[in-house]
Amino acid sequence: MREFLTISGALNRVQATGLRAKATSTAKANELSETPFTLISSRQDAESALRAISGASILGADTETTGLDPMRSRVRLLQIATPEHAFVFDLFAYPALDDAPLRELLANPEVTKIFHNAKFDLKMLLYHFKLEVRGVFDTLLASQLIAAGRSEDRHSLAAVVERYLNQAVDKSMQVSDWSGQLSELQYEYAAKDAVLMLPLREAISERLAQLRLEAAAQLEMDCVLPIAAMELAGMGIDVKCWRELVTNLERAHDALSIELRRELSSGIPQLSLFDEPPTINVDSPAQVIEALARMGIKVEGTRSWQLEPLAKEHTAIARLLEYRSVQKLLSSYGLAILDHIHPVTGRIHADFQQIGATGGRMACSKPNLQQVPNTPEYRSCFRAPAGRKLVIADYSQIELRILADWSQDTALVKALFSGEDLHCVTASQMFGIPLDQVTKAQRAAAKQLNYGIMYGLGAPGLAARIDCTPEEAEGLIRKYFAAYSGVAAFLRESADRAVKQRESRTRSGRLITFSFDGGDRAQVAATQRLGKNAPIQGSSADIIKRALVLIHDALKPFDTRIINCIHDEIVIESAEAQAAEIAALLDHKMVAAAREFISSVPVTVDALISDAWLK
DNA sequence: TAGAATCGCCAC
DNA sequence: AAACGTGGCGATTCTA
Repeated sequence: MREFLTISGALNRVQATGLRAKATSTAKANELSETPFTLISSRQDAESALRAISGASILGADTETTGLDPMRSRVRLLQIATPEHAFVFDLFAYPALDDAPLRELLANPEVTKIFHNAKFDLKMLLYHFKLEVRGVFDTLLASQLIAAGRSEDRHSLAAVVERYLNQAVDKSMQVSDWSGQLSELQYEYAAKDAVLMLPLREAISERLAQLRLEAAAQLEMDCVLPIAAMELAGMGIDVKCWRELVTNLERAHDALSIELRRELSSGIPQLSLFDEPPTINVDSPAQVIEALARMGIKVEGTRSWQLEPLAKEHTAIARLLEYRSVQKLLSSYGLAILDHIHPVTGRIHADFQQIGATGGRMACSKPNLQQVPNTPEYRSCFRAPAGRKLVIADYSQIELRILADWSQDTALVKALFSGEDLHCVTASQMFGIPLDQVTKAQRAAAKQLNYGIMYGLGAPGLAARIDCTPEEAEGLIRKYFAAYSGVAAFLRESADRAVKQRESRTRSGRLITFSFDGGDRAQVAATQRLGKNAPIQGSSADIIKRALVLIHDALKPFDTRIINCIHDEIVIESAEAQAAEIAALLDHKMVAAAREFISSVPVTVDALISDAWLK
């Protein structure tokens, strides 16, 4: 067993144990560098290390890996720190993660393991050692929760250590080569990162408690493992199907492009019939505006909502809109997505940012599997492999149900209990007419209001969407709030609170803070809209995250994995024979998750079994 | 010439 | 969109 005393090796261990939150930052810095560590490279080392660790209920933890991709790199070091001592397991020297005691320690939810960005380490440990780490405390997620939407706060380990411990951290070794012979400095660096987690958690936990964020934090910590597993599982894509789709789109794109250039050039005299179409770049809004001006069409911009009203009048504009939609699909969802197919698994392993939006929603990138066009052509390319099925489940109108539960609006609650088409019920309540007399236009208006009202939709916005005058829209909004006066009061209070207290909370207690110039009317109005929307959108995120946790745990006995999560929808891939059982389980767990946050209105989940990602 | 800003649009 | 919220991302255009 190799014993190391870092930097000031002369100091004894009694001194080194003194990791106390109340210590000054300077003292802390010294103490950190004094915590001794032991390199574990044999069975005997591991056994004695486990004896030393086993009494602790909170451990600093970290891993060093030979790369960032779990499927193409290996875990070299596992570092575990108690306040007294750190242990660096060199897994190349001795495979300690094959030993039951260490596995049990990591899997034990009663023993807290503190990581920074635990998703990374959990993926590595899950992939290489089939080990589900529980009892996670993630200082990255905690820091994001505390930031509560302040985008200026950074959350790298260095930034967080600086903020909470007022201490600089050396990350120079992070990208060093962890695959060969390691230097003493590398071991020391590795040990330090784990040791650092302990005081960092103390400082962060104190802050979480001050802000009453413990429950929200627990929800997030529980969610790391399901999300790590989801990323590892990845989503299968039918490459041939996708290529065909892209080829068809390219054909349409090329034809539309030529036609469009011709139509947009009607103001330019063409020298001869055999000339190439003019070299106008139809992807350039500036050039399109110029071309339209030559044709006598004046537009402020070329966004679809600006062009839409003119499309009936001018075929060139209709063509432009058509071209745009194809161009968008091609550029954003073209062959580029195939670059994300993993060479080892043949699947797409997107990157989910657990706290991606200020309200707590997840975000997804590389590629963004939350924005695949919702058309059969696209979605049918995401298919279950042979012998397997996709089980797709989504909440029905979850945000409206949160709004109803939160506001306790009698009419909205009743409408949700009725089980009737909600937009029809809303229309009937707005216009004071029986359900069967609701017209298409009335239902459309009610639908827009149901969807838009909690985002702070105003009369001009509604008018633009349902093709009526702002005055008429104003009247419709009045009718809506007359029918749902509890919703009106709730949203007003939410908006006021956001402006006055500069913060809101979701149902889990997640905090969202607002910074704005109170003297700026536009900024106040924007904050009011956020005050209405953020708690509801964020509570929806609370619910789906809770659902991920319940489902991940419940799925354990099955040959099944969560493969995507799109705000109110969860996609699972399962063995064909189990699909029906899984669908029922999904439904049950998603309802149970929602029940933890909303209890006074029904919650409905639509679950279906399919070969592809199709509804 | 690389990165930032802008425009535009997909998802929920 | 002096505007209904949250994101990611691609092409063009601007900037240092």
